Amino acid sequence: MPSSNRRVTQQDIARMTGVSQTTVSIVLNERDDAAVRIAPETRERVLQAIRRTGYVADPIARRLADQRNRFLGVFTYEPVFPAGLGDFYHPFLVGIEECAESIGCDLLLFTSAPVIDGRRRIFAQDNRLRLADGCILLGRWLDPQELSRLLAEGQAFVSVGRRDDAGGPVPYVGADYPSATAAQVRRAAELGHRKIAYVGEGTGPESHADRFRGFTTAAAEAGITGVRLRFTPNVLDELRAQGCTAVFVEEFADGALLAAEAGRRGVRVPEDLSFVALGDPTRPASTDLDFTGYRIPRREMGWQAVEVLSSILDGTGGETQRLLPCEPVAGATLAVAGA
Amino acid sequence: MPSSNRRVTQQDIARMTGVSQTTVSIVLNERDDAAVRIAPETRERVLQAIRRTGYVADPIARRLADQRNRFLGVFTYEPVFPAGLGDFYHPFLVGIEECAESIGCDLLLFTSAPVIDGRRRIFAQDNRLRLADGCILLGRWLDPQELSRLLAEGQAFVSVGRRDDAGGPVPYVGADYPSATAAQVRRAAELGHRKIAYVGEGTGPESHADRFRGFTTAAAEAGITGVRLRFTPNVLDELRAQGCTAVFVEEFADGALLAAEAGRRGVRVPEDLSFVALGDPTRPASTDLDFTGYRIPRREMGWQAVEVLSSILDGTGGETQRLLPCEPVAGATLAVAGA
DNA sequence: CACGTTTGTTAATGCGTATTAGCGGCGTAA
DNA sequence: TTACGCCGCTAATACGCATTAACAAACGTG
Repeated sequence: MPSSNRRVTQQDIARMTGVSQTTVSIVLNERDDAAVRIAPETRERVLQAIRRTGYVADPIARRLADQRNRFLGVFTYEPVFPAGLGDFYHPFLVGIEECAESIGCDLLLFTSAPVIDGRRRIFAQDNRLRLADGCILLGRWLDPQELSRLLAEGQAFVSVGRRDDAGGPVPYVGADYPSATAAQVRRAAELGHRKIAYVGEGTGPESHADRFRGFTTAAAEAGITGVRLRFTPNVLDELRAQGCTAVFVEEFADGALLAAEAGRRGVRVPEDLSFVALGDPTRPASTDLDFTGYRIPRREMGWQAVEVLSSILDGTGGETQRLLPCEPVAGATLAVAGA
Repeated sequence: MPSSNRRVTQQDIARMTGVSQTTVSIVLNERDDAAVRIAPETRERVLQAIRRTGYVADPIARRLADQRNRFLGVFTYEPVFPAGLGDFYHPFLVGIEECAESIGCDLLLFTSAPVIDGRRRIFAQDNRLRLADGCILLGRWLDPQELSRLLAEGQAFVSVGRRDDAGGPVPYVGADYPSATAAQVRRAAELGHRKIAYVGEGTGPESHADRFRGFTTAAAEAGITGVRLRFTPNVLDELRAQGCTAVFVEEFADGALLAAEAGRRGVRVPEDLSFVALGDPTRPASTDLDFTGYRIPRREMGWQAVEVLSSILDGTGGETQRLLPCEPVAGATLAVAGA
């Protein structure tokens, strides 16, 4: 047993058995093509030497040769290992990990991305994203400039969450907020609500704009009135003053706060005021209400993002922009108007 | 902007700037030795091209040539991003991430390790651990065979959690369960407990065996009786029948269940029965009791594991087996016996 | 017997990087 | 003028593997 300090290489095996390194490689990879083949006895001799030495191909050299690292990068604008238990991003990561595992890729975490001007940057000193074959981008908001540079440089990447064009179509796997929101608006209209409010920004990140678009369109189609209000200390007063009977909150946590405030003021939920939460909490929220709304298919989004990335890397064509449906949650905060 | 599909290489940069690949490599690695040097203006030209293209050295090639790529691998026997549960492993990962960042390394998660017979395997087809300079192994139980093979192959790795020898001493950073447990036993003895119980396996993973060892030794030294019981549906009856006044639970969650059961039966905690939790919950546990026990220094363990790994890689000698003290938690479930 | 064909193996090459030896050109001292 | 050293850079090579083109030998076939 040659127990030198060096690793055993194919060359070593070759010398032992009196064949060439090429032969060893072929035996190892079980290439039985018509093009190249090895006599059974030679093969056996090589295999024995391999077994005797416990040789295993060096994965590094192997990957250098086939031009692929089998790393997928994960860039997130928040810490990679989330602090809170109920972290919003966690399910995405679970999906990403599961799919990566299924296609035999490892995950490279860019935890060292520098924070400049209050947010993480992709392009700072050197572009670490290039370390991986391709990357998953995770975060509520991605800088359009950075996106367009990624596109221009021909980087393989997929965004989790829909993104507007940035000098070209951005590959993404997003949630279908417009449809999901519209469905809730229609439901409210069926329950007799005639004036409803959207509380939130309705602009900025695509996910906000999409919700608001679905809200506006559906309200118009249903022939009811939809207004938008910012989440401010006195937004409840405004809502009541304007005669809104249902409120659609962009942020779950805001909804929880608002509902709690309503309770304190003697406004009954949902009898006096209905609530619809447009998605899962992105920050910790405590409430004992069972909010009506919908769930973002986070795990599925993570999974499919890796799928899309993989297809891009393989050169397999296919749709690089996917919108996934949200699952409606019946809940108990949407009732007949003025019940 | 040459947006071919191929990765940009040092050769590309070299051609762009009219220098050799060697020069690019030298500039990149900031080699200012007397041996080889580059004129400031040439250097600047190269750097500009690098910035323009966003070039980053291929980690795989680098590792092949240099034997290093500044990646630390993280291998876990459970999913890295645990689905649903209250994440026992999270603090370890935070520590690992922090220390890795501080020494300028990226983390590579081996999500591609295949699951065979219900658990992840290190050695399956090819051993990807070698893709990183060294690895952190995380999990309650590590297969001794795999460990001994890692040792035999001279892999650089560190286990989070103490491990028995596996054909040689295993580098680890563990928690000092024996001491922490013994301290609690002594405290119980001081409070007048004469017969105490250890509920759990007390065997299997080193962390369990260590707890039980500390329990047994300390009980003997204190001159009190210690018995071991499995966590079964009627373990509470047994405890009471045997006249135990304090119970030391291996698993926090079991303790929570047990205490709840006690409450339902009218057994007061801690007046009639004291509880000591030997470590943090490894699975979700809900209780409104403030358990007496100790905390596992998880984040610190993660941090130090990276530290030890780093010293191994540097060839800097030093202790490769570290036991960290657990922090005692006073809590409110350990009282005077028969109070 | 000249000429394809199949079979088993190998030499050569490329993957992208780091390192080492060395090469011209220039300046300075002998 | 020669000798020597220094500066700025490059050619060559290694790392371990996979792949391709090619080659020698054996084997028909006409």
